[in-house]
Amino acid sequence: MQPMVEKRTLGDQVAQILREGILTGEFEPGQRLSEPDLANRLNVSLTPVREALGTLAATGLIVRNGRQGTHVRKLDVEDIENLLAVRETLEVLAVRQSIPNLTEEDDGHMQYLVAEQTKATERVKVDLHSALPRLSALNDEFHELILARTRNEWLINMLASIQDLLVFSRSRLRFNATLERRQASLAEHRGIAQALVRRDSDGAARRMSEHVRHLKEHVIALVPEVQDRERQQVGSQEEPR
Amino acid sequence: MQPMVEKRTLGDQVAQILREGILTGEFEPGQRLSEPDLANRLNVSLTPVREALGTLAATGLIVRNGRQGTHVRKLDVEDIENLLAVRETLEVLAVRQSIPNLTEEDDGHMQYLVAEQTKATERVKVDLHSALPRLSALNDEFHELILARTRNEWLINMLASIQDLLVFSRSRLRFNATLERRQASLAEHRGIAQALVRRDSDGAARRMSEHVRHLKEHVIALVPEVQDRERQQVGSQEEPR
DNA sequence: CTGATTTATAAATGATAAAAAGTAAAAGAG
DNA sequence: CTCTTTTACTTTTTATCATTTATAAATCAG
Repeated sequence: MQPMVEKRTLGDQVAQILREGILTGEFEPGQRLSEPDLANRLNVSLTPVREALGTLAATGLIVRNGRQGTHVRKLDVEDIENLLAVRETLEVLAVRQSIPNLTEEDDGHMQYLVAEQTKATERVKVDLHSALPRLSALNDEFHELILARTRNEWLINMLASIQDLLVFSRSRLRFNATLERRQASLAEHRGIAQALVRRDSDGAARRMSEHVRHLKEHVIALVPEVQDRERQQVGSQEEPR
Repeated sequence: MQPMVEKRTLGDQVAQILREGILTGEFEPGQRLSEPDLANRLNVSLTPVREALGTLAATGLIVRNGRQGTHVRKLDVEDIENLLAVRETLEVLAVRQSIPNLTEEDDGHMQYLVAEQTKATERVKVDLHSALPRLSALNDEFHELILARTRNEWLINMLASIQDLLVFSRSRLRFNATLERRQASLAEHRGIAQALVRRDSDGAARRMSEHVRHLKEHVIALVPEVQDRERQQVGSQEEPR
């Protein structure tokens, strides 16, 4: 009963570990990823590490510069804005392509997700610690449900890789949605779900477009705040007397 | 006198060779790509071949199925339709994002390209052999100019990989635009260019959307014809007596 | 004496070759 | 004819080698 052979190749496993490490912030942006170092830490040879770095470089999470080494990607505000612009247009395409494939079961699932998100958004006020991950998971599941119904493999892959890059930047920017943003996001999800249940393609597309655009504006608006915070840290050192 | 050290890594060179080989139809869809075989043919070791296969798999040109080997991707009608749907929405985003960065020099360049395309489209009637590649190059340059002006690295990369997959399918389907399609394409390019010169974002977006959608419909309509042709070939082998 | 430039050494990546593990196909036995 | 076993071929991993780059030290010039 031991088989349970690892279907995935070693390189894929390493890629997954590295991806999670980058996403959780264990590896910081700009940090150099030494191949022998990683090979030692993971107790594997150089080749699977190389393989993993190759696949991660393909999605853009890391950059390989020949013999100058490979580094974790640094995403600046412009990158995030560009990525979210692409995500907006692709998510709009997703809702449009999903509609012909939606079933009544999907309708129920979407309404369930919105209902759960409503509860979780309320619960955030009293039990932030447990409600926040729940909220994040519900949000992901909502978008992934729509995405899966497109049956467009290429669209699914592209949005998945974009999402990787964005949660990466989110963890780095210590992005936390405000209460207002959370409630707005809930309302927008509800609007999208209602339009989808109505099979209202244009309405769902417009709402999804606004949804992602609002998210973008919120994230972008947060970035200078982060810069301010860092500037204050620097300022505290050279405090004016 | 051979300094001219190859900056690019061997793996990248192999990837480029393989990509061109697939795009030109030297390697047919579904064909198995044996790593030792490729290594022998290119006089390199297994590692760069492996590296190249990894990067090509990331863009979707080939599929790697564990120890079952790696094969050239087979694109069916659904794939082409899905890819062109994604391309449509991304090209629309491209025109919108390019407008703020367009210069008067770009206006002149676009008008030059359209003028050249007009001449080439006329010349196709008398000198098809030389005008056809020219037409293809002009078409590519037109889209690439707009794309470059977006200054959106992510958008550029995604559209480039999609374009790879599409010219691949185009060569495989022996896709040849009809005369009507070529003239329509020229008119559409002219309309897009005029809207861009006017800095008319909505107009350019609408025209680009229609442009790619028309291309999609034209390509899709051609596919059954290809299937018929193949059916005839099979029929000639098992000829009824 | 200080600063810059060059050289040498060390470390990391790129590549090769060889071994290890697994899959599919073919051959042989029941 | 079918099931099992073996064989041959494939990818995957490990280990080794070579090439390049970066860093540091030493020497020379100012």
